[in-house]
Amino acid sequence: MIEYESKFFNAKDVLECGQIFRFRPFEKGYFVCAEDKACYVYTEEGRTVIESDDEEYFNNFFDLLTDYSVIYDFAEKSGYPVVVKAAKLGKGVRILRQNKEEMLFSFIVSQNNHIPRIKGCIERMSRDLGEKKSFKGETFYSFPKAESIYKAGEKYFAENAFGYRAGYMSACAESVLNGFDLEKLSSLPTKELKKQLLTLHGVGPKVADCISLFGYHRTDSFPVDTWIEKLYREDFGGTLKDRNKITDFFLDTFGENSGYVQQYIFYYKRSLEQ
DNA sequence: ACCCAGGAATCCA
DNA sequence: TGGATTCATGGG
Repeated sequence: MIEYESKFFNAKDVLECGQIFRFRPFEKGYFVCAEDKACYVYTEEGRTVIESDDEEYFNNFFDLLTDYSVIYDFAEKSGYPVVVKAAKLGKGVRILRQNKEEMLFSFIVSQNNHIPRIKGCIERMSRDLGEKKSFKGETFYSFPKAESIYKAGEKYFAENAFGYRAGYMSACAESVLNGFDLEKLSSLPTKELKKQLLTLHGVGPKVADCISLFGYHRTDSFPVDTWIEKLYREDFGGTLKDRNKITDFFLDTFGENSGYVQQYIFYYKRSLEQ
Protein backbone atom coordinates (compact mmCIF):
# COMPACT_ATOMS: atom_id res chain seq x y z
CA MET A 1 0.00 0.00 0.00
CA ILE A 2 1.24 3.46 -0.94
CA GLU A 3 0.21 6.45 1.12
CA TYR A 4 0.74 9.91 -0.32
CA GLU A 5 0.00 13.03 1.68
CA SER A 6 -0.50 16.01 -0.62
CA LYS A 7 -3.16 18.45 -1.71
CA PHE A 8 -1.72 18.03 -5.20
CA PHE A 9 -3.07 14.53 -5.61
CA ASN A 10 -6.79 13.89 -5.79
CA ALA A 11 -8.00 10.59 -7.27
CA LYS A 12 -11.09 12.16 -8.86
CA ASP A 13 -9.13 14.99 -10.47
CA VAL A 14 -6.39 12.72 -11.79
CA LEU A 15 -8.78 10.19 -13.32
CA GLU A 16 -11.57 12.39 -14.59
CA CYS A 17 -9.49 15.08 -16.26
CA GLY A 18 -9.55 13.14 -19.53
CA GLN A 19 -6.16 11.44 -19.75
CA ILE A 20 -7.30 7.90 -18.93
CA PHE A 21 -10.30 5.83 -19.93
CA ARG A 22 -9.93 2.58 -18.01
CA PHE A 23 -11.22 3.25 -14.50
CA ARG A 24 -14.47 2.83 -12.63
CA PRO A 25 -15.91 3.78 -9.24
CA PHE A 26 -14.94 1.23 -6.59
CA GLU A 27 -15.54 1.28 -2.83
CA LYS A 28 -14.21 4.61 -1.49
CA GLY A 29 -12.57 5.60 -4.78
CA TYR A 30 -11.68 3.99 -8.08
CA PHE A 31 -10.54 0.75 -9.66
CA VAL A 32 -7.89 1.69 -12.23
CA CYS A 33 -6.49 -0.47 -15.04
CA ALA A 34 -3.20 0.12 -16.86
CA GLU A 35 -1.57 -2.34 -19.25
CA ASP A 36 -2.07 -5.72 -17.52
CA LYS A 37 -2.19 -4.26 -14.02
CA ALA A 38 -4.78 -2.75 -11.72
CA CYS A 39 -4.93 -0.72 -8.56
CA TYR A 40 -7.44 0.67 -6.11
CA VAL A 41 -7.01 4.38 -5.36
CA TYR A 42 -8.88 6.80 -3.14
CA THR A 43 -8.30 10.20 -1.57
CA GLU A 44 -9.47 11.20 1.90
CA GLU A 45 -8.70 14.58 3.43
CA GLY A 46 -5.58 15.24 1.43
CA ARG A 47 -4.26 11.72 1.83
CA THR A 48 -4.24 9.37 -1.16
CA VAL A 49 -3.99 5.62 -0.78
CA ILE A 50 -2.99 3.26 -3.59
CA GLU A 51 -3.37 -0.50 -3.25
CA SER A 52 -1.90 -2.77 -5.92
CA ASP A 53 0.18 -5.85 -6.64
CA ASP A 54 2.88 -3.74 -8.23
CA GLU A 55 3.73 -0.70 -6.15
CA GLU A 56 6.80 0.23 -8.13
CA TYR A 57 4.70 0.43 -11.28
CA PHE A 58 2.02 2.64 -9.77
CA ASN A 59 4.54 4.77 -7.94
CA ASN A 60 5.81 5.75 -11.36
CA PHE A 61 2.35 5.70 -12.98
CA PHE A 62 0.99 8.39 -10.66
CA ASP A 63 4.13 10.48 -11.11
CA LEU A 64 4.80 10.58 -7.38
CA LEU A 65 8.34 11.92 -7.71
CA THR A 66 7.27 15.16 -9.39
CA ASP A 67 6.64 18.16 -7.15
CA TYR A 68 3.32 19.58 -8.32
CA SER A 69 3.44 22.58 -6.00
CA VAL A 70 5.89 24.13 -8.47
CA ILE A 71 3.49 23.49 -11.35
CA TYR A 72 0.53 24.83 -9.40
CA ASP A 73 2.45 27.99 -8.55
CA PHE A 74 3.32 28.46 -12.21
CA ALA A 75 -0.35 28.27 -13.13
CA GLU A 76 -1.40 30.58 -10.33
CA LYS A 77 1.11 33.20 -11.41
CA SER A 78 0.47 32.79 -15.15
CA GLY A 79 -1.56 36.00 -15.35
CA TYR A 80 -4.45 34.27 -17.13
CA PRO A 81 -7.60 34.26 -14.95
CA VAL A 82 -8.94 31.09 -16.55
CA VAL A 83 -5.70 29.24 -15.84
CA VAL A 84 -5.73 30.40 -12.22
CA LYS A 85 -9.34 29.30 -11.76
CA ALA A 86 -8.69 26.00 -13.52
CA ALA A 87 -5.67 25.21 -11.35
CA LYS A 88 -7.67 25.99 -8.20
CA LEU A 89 -10.48 23.68 -9.30
CA GLY A 90 -8.15 20.92 -10.44
CA LYS A 91 -5.47 21.27 -7.81
CA GLY A 92 -5.23 17.48 -7.55
CA VAL A 93 -4.53 16.90 -11.26
CA ARG A 94 -1.34 15.07 -12.19
CA ILE A 95 -0.10 13.84 -15.56
CA LEU A 96 0.00 10.05 -15.45
CA ARG A 97 2.90 8.11 -16.94
CA GLN A 98 1.00 5.71 -19.15
CA ASN A 99 2.01 3.02 -21.61
CA LYS A 100 2.89 4.34 -25.07
CA GLU A 101 1.14 1.64 -27.08
CA GLU A 102 -1.97 1.92 -24.93
CA MET A 103 -2.01 5.67 -25.53
CA LEU A 104 -1.64 5.17 -29.28
CA PHE A 105 -4.67 2.91 -29.62
CA SER A 106 -6.74 4.66 -26.96
CA PHE A 107 -6.43 8.09 -28.53
CA ILE A 108 -7.10 6.75 -32.01
CA VAL A 109 -10.46 5.66 -30.62
CA SER A 110 -10.93 9.06 -29.01
CA GLN A 111 -11.01 11.14 -32.17
CA ASN A 112 -14.34 12.85 -32.90
CA ASN A 113 -15.94 10.72 -30.19
CA HIS A 114 -17.64 11.21 -26.81
CA ILE A 115 -15.75 10.15 -23.68
CA PRO A 116 -18.41 7.66 -22.45
CA ARG A 117 -18.37 6.03 -25.88
CA ILE A 118 -14.56 5.94 -25.95
CA LYS A 119 -14.59 4.18 -22.58
CA GLY A 120 -17.13 1.68 -23.89
CA CYS A 121 -15.11 0.87 -27.01
CA ILE A 122 -11.88 0.39 -25.05
CA GLU A 123 -13.62 -1.71 -22.41
CA ARG A 124 -15.19 -4.04 -25.01
CA MET A 125 -11.93 -4.33 -26.91
CA SER A 126 -10.06 -5.26 -23.71
CA ARG A 127 -12.69 -7.83 -22.77
CA ASP A 128 -12.62 -9.39 -26.24
CA LEU A 129 -8.90 -9.18 -27.05
CA GLY A 130 -7.13 -8.80 -23.69
CA GLU A 131 -6.33 -11.29 -20.95
CA LYS A 132 -8.62 -11.91 -18.02
CA LYS A 133 -7.12 -10.85 -14.69
CA SER A 134 -8.31 -10.14 -11.19
CA PHE A 135 -7.45 -7.85 -8.31
CA LYS A 136 -9.26 -7.45 -5.00
CA GLY A 137 -11.85 -9.93 -6.18
CA GLU A 138 -12.67 -7.77 -9.22
CA THR A 139 -12.29 -9.05 -12.76
CA PHE A 140 -10.51 -6.85 -15.28
CA TYR A 141 -8.81 -7.30 -18.63
CA SER A 142 -5.36 -6.31 -19.83
CA PHE A 143 -5.09 -3.80 -22.65
CA PRO A 144 -4.64 -5.85 -25.86
CA LYS A 145 -1.22 -5.92 -27.48
CA ALA A 146 -0.70 -4.72 -31.04
CA GLU A 147 -0.47 -8.33 -32.17
CA SER A 148 -3.95 -9.13 -30.80
CA ILE A 149 -5.35 -5.98 -32.36
CA TYR A 150 -3.83 -6.89 -35.70
CA LYS A 151 -5.09 -10.48 -35.50
CA ALA A 152 -8.61 -9.31 -34.64
CA GLY A 153 -8.64 -7.48 -37.96
CA GLU A 154 -10.41 -4.37 -39.18
CA LYS A 155 -13.63 -6.37 -39.38
CA TYR A 156 -13.76 -6.88 -35.61
CA PHE A 157 -13.57 -3.13 -34.99
CA ALA A 158 -16.05 -2.28 -37.71
CA GLU A 159 -18.51 -4.73 -36.18
CA ASN A 160 -17.98 -3.37 -32.70
CA ALA A 161 -18.90 0.28 -33.14
CA PHE A 162 -15.42 1.73 -33.76
CA GLY A 163 -16.83 3.40 -36.86
CA TYR A 164 -14.37 4.79 -39.37
CA ARG A 165 -11.56 4.33 -36.83
CA ALA A 166 -11.60 0.57 -37.47
CA GLY A 167 -9.13 0.91 -40.34
CA TYR A 168 -6.83 3.09 -38.24
CA MET A 169 -6.65 0.42 -35.52
CA SER A 170 -5.44 -2.32 -37.83
CA ALA A 171 -3.17 0.00 -39.81
CA CYS A 172 -1.37 1.13 -36.65
CA ALA A 173 -1.22 -2.40 -35.28
CA GLU A 174 0.39 -3.49 -38.53
CA SER A 175 2.94 -0.66 -38.34
CA VAL A 176 3.91 -1.63 -34.79
CA LEU A 177 4.28 -5.29 -35.78
CA ASN A 178 6.36 -4.25 -38.77
CA GLY A 179 8.89 -2.52 -36.56
CA PHE A 180 7.51 0.93 -35.73
CA ASP A 181 9.22 1.09 -32.33
CA LEU A 182 7.41 3.38 -29.90
CA GLU A 183 10.06 2.88 -27.19
CA LYS A 184 12.86 3.89 -29.50
CA LEU A 185 11.21 7.28 -30.11
CA SER A 186 11.86 8.16 -26.44
CA SER A 187 15.30 9.47 -27.34
CA LEU A 188 13.92 12.06 -29.78
CA PRO A 189 13.21 15.70 -28.96
CA THR A 190 9.50 16.47 -28.71
CA LYS A 191 9.09 18.05 -32.15
CA GLU A 192 10.79 15.10 -33.83
CA LEU A 193 8.81 12.62 -31.73
CA LYS A 194 5.58 14.22 -32.92
CA LYS A 195 6.77 14.15 -36.51
CA GLN A 196 7.39 10.41 -36.28
CA LEU A 197 4.00 9.72 -34.63
CA LEU A 198 2.31 11.64 -37.45
CA THR A 199 3.55 9.08 -39.96
CA LEU A 200 1.09 6.54 -38.49
CA HIS A 201 -2.18 6.19 -40.39
CA GLY A 202 -4.97 7.68 -38.29
CA VAL A 203 -2.65 9.72 -36.07
CA GLY A 204 -3.02 13.46 -36.64
CA PRO A 205 -1.69 16.45 -34.67
CA LYS A 206 -4.10 16.19 -31.75
CA VAL A 207 -3.71 12.44 -31.20
CA ALA A 208 0.08 12.75 -31.59
CA ASP A 209 0.13 15.46 -28.91
CA CYS A 210 -1.90 13.24 -26.55
CA ILE A 211 0.46 10.29 -27.05
CA SER A 212 3.41 12.62 -26.55
CA LEU A 213 1.99 14.08 -23.34
CA PHE A 214 0.45 11.02 -21.70
CA GLY A 215 2.73 8.29 -23.07
CA TYR A 216 6.09 10.10 -23.13
CA HIS A 217 5.38 12.69 -20.44
CA ARG A 218 6.42 15.48 -22.79
CA THR A 219 4.92 18.44 -21.02
CA ASP A 220 5.98 20.67 -23.90
CA SER A 221 2.98 19.24 -25.76
CA PHE A 222 -0.42 20.88 -26.03
CA PRO A 223 -3.30 18.86 -27.56
CA VAL A 224 -6.00 21.05 -29.10
CA ASP A 225 -9.45 19.49 -29.37
CA THR A 226 -12.91 21.05 -29.69
CA TRP A 227 -13.04 21.93 -25.95
CA ILE A 228 -9.66 23.63 -25.96
CA GLU A 229 -10.52 25.45 -29.17
CA LYS A 230 -13.69 26.79 -27.56
CA LEU A 231 -11.79 27.83 -24.45
CA TYR A 232 -9.13 29.49 -26.59
CA ARG A 233 -11.78 31.67 -28.22
CA GLU A 234 -13.90 32.37 -25.15
CA ASP A 235 -11.30 32.73 -22.42
CA PHE A 236 -8.15 33.80 -24.28
CA GLY A 237 -9.89 35.97 -26.87
CA GLY A 238 -8.10 33.96 -29.55
CA THR A 239 -8.80 34.42 -33.24
CA LEU A 240 -6.63 31.75 -34.88
CA LYS A 241 -8.54 28.94 -36.57
CA ASP A 242 -5.75 26.54 -37.51
CA ARG A 243 -5.39 24.14 -34.58
CA ASN A 244 -1.67 23.74 -35.26
CA LYS A 245 -1.24 27.45 -34.76
CA ILE A 246 -3.36 27.38 -31.61
CA THR A 247 -1.03 24.68 -30.27
CA ASP A 248 1.97 26.89 -31.11
CA PHE A 249 0.36 29.82 -29.33
CA PHE A 250 0.00 27.81 -26.11
CA LEU A 251 3.50 26.31 -26.42
CA ASP A 252 4.95 29.81 -26.81
CA THR A 253 2.94 31.00 -23.82
CA PHE A 254 3.46 28.17 -21.34
CA GLY A 255 6.63 26.46 -22.56
CA GLU A 256 7.67 23.36 -20.63
CA ASN A 257 4.53 23.57 -18.49
CA SER A 258 2.12 23.56 -21.46
CA GLY A 259 0.89 20.02 -20.87
CA TYR A 260 0.05 20.64 -17.22
CA VAL A 261 -1.82 23.84 -18.09
CA GLN A 262 -3.68 22.00 -20.83
CA GLN A 263 -4.95 19.38 -18.37
CA TYR A 264 -6.01 22.01 -15.84
CA ILE A 265 -8.03 24.00 -18.36
CA PHE A 266 -9.48 21.02 -20.24
CA TYR A 267 -10.79 19.57 -16.96
CA TYR A 268 -12.09 23.00 -15.94
CA LYS A 269 -13.93 23.71 -19.18
CA ARG A 270 -15.60 20.32 -19.30
CA SER A 271 -16.65 20.39 -15.66
CA LEU A 272 -18.38 23.75 -16.24
CA GLU A 273 -20.49 22.51 -19.14
CA GLN A 274 -21.95 19.40 -17.60
C1' DA B 1 -34.89 14.88 -37.08
C1' DC B 2 -30.63 17.75 -35.67
C1' DC B 3 -26.15 18.61 -33.24
C1' DC B 4 -22.02 17.21 -31.32
C1' DA B 5 -17.94 14.60 -29.67
C1' DG B 6 -10.42 14.82 -26.74
C1' DG B 7 -10.13 14.61 -35.55
C1' DA B 8 -7.87 12.81 -39.57
C1' DA B 9 -7.77 11.65 -44.44
C1' DT B 10 -8.86 13.11 -48.76
C1' DC B 11 -9.99 16.09 -52.35
C1' DC B 12 -9.77 20.45 -54.65
C1' DA B 13 -8.53 25.00 -55.98
C1' DT C 1 -0.64 25.82 -48.20
C1' DG C 2 -5.36 26.34 -46.98
C1' DG C 3 -10.22 25.26 -46.96
C1' DA C 4 -14.24 22.21 -47.46
C1' DT C 5 -15.97 17.38 -47.40
C1' DT C 6 -16.32 12.79 -45.78
C1' DC C 7 -16.00 9.32 -42.49
C1' DA C 8 -19.48 5.92 -38.14
C1' DT C 9 -21.67 6.00 -33.93
C1' DG C 10 -24.78 7.07 -30.12
C1' DG C 11 -26.15 10.37 -26.44
C1' DG C 12 -28.59 14.65 -25.64
